[in-house]
Amino acid sequence: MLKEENSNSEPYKPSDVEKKWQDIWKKEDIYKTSDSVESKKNWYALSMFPYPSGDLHIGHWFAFAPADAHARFKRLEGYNVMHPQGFDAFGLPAENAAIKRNINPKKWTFDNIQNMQKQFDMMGNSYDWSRKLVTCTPDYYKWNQKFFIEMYKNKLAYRKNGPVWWDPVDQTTLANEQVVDGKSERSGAEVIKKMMPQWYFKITDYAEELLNMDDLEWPEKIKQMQKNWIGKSEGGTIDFQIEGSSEKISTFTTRIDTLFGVTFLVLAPEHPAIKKLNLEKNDDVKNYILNSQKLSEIDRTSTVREKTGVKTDIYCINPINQEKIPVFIGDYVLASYGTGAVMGVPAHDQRDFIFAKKYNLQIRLVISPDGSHNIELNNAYTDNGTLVNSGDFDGMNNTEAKINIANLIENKNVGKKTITYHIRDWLISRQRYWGTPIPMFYDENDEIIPVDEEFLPVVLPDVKEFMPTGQSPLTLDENFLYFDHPKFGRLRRETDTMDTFMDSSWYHLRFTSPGELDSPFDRQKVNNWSPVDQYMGGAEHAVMHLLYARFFNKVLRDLGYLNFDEPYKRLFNQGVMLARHMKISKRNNPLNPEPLVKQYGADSVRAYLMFLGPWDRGGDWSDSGINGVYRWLHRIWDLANFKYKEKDLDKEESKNLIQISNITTKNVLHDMNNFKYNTTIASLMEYTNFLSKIRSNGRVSKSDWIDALKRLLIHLSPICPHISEELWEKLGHKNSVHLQQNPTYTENLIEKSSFTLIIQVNGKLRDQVEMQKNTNIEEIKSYLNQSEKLKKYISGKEIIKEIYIENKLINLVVR
RNA sequence: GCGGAUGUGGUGAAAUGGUAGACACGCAUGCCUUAGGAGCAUGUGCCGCAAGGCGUGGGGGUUCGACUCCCUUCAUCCGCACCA
Repeated sequence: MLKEENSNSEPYKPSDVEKKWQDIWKKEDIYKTSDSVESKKNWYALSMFPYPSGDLHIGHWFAFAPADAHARFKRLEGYNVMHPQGFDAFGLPAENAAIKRNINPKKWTFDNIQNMQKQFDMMGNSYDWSRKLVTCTPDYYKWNQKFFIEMYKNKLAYRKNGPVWWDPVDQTTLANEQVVDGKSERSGAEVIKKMMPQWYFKITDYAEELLNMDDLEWPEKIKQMQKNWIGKSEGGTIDFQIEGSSEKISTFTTRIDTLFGVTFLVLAPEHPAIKKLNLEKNDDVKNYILNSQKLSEIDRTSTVREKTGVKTDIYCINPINQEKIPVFIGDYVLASYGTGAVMGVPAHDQRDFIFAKKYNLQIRLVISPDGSHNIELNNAYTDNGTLVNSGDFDGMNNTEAKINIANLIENKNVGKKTITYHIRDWLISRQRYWGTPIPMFYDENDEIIPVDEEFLPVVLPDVKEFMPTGQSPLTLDENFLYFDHPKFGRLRRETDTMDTFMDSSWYHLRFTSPGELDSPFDRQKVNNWSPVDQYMGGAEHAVMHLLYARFFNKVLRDLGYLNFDEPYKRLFNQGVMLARHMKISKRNNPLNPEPLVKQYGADSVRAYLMFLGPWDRGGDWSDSGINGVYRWLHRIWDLANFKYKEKDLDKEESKNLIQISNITTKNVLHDMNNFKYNTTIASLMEYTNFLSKIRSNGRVSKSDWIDALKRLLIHLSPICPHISEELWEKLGHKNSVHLQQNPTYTENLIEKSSFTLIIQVNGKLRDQVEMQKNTNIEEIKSYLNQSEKLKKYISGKEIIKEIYIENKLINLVVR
């Protein structure tokens, strides 16, 4: 290498460079964001804030470094960018550390936060730490409590005794969203059903609005997952009179058109009619119900399990044709969905079909594919068709029949059109310590009294005993437990704490005015910054955090806090970075970036993570290629330190340089805007390679050379903030590279005067030649005629067709 | 079972229906050395000495031309899962 020309340049030592600039950025506070800047638009770039588990692992780097590059890029585009960071600091690990190692959860959490903040800075991220928030501070969770009370007063928070999911390992209840495949999303333990009084948020009130995601620029996958989770289905409820009783059984169906085909009813084992009508006096029924209670939820909801049931002593009357039909109890019917009872239409529902076969029940065809009345069915026929065996409706197509039969039963007052949703209300209470205390009192009659606003926050007391007992540890704290209320006297406090998803449902709002003491946020500022322009984080939050946050936004809007409908306008999901084919996590599979940072520097680690592949793909971690980006940064270092000397100025070379510069910028701007960091870096590498090639020739003017370096460094700066800043300074700039604007490109400087003509024979490449643009076809043909390469493919053959795409290719079709 | 995504060299990966494999890793050969991040040069999809042929999971199709569009099938991953 040309070291002699590269006089007095220091070798690239990432650790020195990175430390130097991290200190300067901190001192000069260059990432501090004003609420507004004259002539700049605001851009709110937000990463899902982390749980303070102690150390940032490679998975964190993969989530946060590219997100930071996005924020930095938006600054270069001229936006006033807010890129805040905080800590989702309530939650079980702190408590478990307390139990296992006898460490105070608060201390554990804050030590971790301190450590992680330091590590974030070592990553070189451009966070405005003046906006930092920590959800376990009373300043923050006071507002959880305030919102909770307002929701209670508006009937959006309520307490109800009912069946709940219980995690036997973490010893707490869970929300539906936190149960995956019958297991706790957090602990992995198989959950069980318990009856307990718990607090809920009425997310079901917003089910319909939450379905509307038309204006969200989110990955379709996430939208689909939310839609599936909300699970809207339109149909009708139909009341079946019980024979010899005044009671009715309501069933929900989406196939009201099959009403004439009902040959039995099935009730969930928990259906209230069972107790009411004392059906358990029949021993078979009694035993069946007992058995179904013994089954775990996983078994009970397994789709491969055989459908079982037991016949009861009662019959119902089908309101449309007055037929008498038997009533069964079957544990494949879920009490929690619809009405907890289904009408059995074996001819047109596969589950009912199997059930009917097993119990020898009548299978009556009412929707016919071809209008014929008697078809031997081997399976349920679930497609559309013509009604048969359906009285006055015979001959009608079933879509039409749906409407007509629904109208008929509404008119006869034996049922109505209904919409059912899969989503359940959000169970918010947890029987654990490290969370926001639910701000409610109970009087001696167990009547609920919300904590008065003047007594907020209800501060989480320091306790000594955290062992999970199934009851909140707060129950053990007498001082906490009782409160002498000036008006109501001695009251007992609610001791459950809130689900930590409460904290993350509105933290993005708090970032806009984190210092507010008298309100959760400054309304003008929050409306000014919101919604978040670009939200970035993992897809694992699709139906938890992301759904809750949308719900919460709508609640706060309806309570008058906000004037917009959605919290996160754009969402990008990074892929999952695996290590040894397993998800990286502090608990199970840590992967420490520190040795890499030490050896190669944070810039190389950042660039490597972004170069690996598309950000939304993820993949299995391997550091085998990190040397490549490291070498690249060295080449850039050498380039910028190179003492450039003009020698034989050459117009063509200048033109080339300008063209390549413009192409590079065009690619970079496009790819950065689409989170395609890998191809951005590839373009910058090509640019670097080109500059390396021409640097000794001295054929371009010094000012063109310097311009090219500046362009390179600005483009590099979002990805590798430290080395670009250092070299920017070495080029003699006093202002930070991170306060610059993106270079521009001009389309007509990109255009070449020549092009490579692709010559194909029968669609296969056989020759190519450099041509001036817009060369006329005669000239091209004369080339074709004398081309040696083509001869053997066309001589003696008939050219039956020529496809000519100007300035691109010619394809000769020969026979 | 349903829904979605993905499938390209030894590896990570690129490619508005128009040169498949950009950019890197790795490897090979050579040069140079102030042993550093070494650097530089050349080569590197597969088969073949070559000419040439074959190549984007498999099979069909549309097209002058398909990684790209359509059908079908397989594999992997991710969601959901008795939703009535």
